[in-house]
Amino acid sequence: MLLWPADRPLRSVFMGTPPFAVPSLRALAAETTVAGVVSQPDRPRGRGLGTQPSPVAAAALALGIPLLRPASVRAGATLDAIAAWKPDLLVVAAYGRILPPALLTMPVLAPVNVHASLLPRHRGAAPIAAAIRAGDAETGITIMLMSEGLDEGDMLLKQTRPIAPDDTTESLTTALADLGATALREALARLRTTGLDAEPQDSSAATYASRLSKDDGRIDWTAEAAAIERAVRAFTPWPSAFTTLAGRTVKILAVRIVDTNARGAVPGAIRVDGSTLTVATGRGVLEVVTLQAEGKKAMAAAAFAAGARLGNDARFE
RNA sequence: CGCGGGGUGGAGCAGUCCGGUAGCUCGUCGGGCUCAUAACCCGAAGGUCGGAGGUUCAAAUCCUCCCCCCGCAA
Repeated sequence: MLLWPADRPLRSVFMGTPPFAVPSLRALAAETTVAGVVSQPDRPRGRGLGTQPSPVAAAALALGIPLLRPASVRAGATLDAIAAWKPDLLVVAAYGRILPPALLTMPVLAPVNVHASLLPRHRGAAPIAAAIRAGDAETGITIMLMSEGLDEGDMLLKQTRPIAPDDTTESLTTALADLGATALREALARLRTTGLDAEPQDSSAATYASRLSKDDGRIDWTAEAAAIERAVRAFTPWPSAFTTLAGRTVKILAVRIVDTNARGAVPGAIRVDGSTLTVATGRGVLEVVTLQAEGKKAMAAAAFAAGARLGNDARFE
């Protein structure tokens, strides 16, 4: 049972990096005294060169909270600096690094994680995309205690969110970022009233969602249409599902299943019929709704077909 | 100064290297065919070729500068 006296101030330290973590930081700042924020170092991004602060770093600066952007969270100097904030509670949301034991034992009360899946399902770095790709009917947020194992700690609170047929990692990430903040507030409130029970995870039911890479986005046209359709949504907006046409990269941004069983056609074979562009898969047929060619903006597949001068034997590789 | 592609009627493209009639697919409008149609046939409208200079008898096309969009990489 985790409990903190209602009349005793709660000092927290927050660690996070991407947009997903920002609402949680705000929630934490509203419920506790955030002594400091730790985020990943500014990285070069965008065309040209410019480095930019992470969304969490930017939010911390805007809130006027002390900010640390260490290259390593294992370095002694980093640990000392965080320890100097004397945290009662450590809250982590998509920080992006495995945290050392010395950090997990630092807070007086506990190290807590805001994880974007219903644990023990989809432990790891890309739980939202994994849930879509797996075709799960629902996902959610788990507020959990951090242990040395990857997302293996005891669970404190869960909130669910159904996955809609048209949900993408983008739309779900936005929704779960808010749900994460809501769940965190709920957990903090209970922490100071009824207390929170820690429920162990059933590790036999665990699945792992490894970090996505650029290459994961390449479409395997020999797969089933339904699986490809889920992958397209899972990889939106990053890394984007893509394929090649005559050697050139084409991002496939949105597809629709028009047949779940058809076989026989060469996987990847393109057919333009009126204003629809369909592609054969290992099993079933997909209509491409939106795509994007190199150096071009995203466009409707019909527009692409009108100007692409596709031959009868055109096919995505 | 990280690498690269692109801005041409409403949409998507060709034409630019080798200056000299604005092209293609789709859409729109009118007409025809048809039980009907996103199909097919005939016809029409619609463009300062991103912007500003320059070279030239002549610039979408060559030169200079600027604006905007996007891919890679993170």
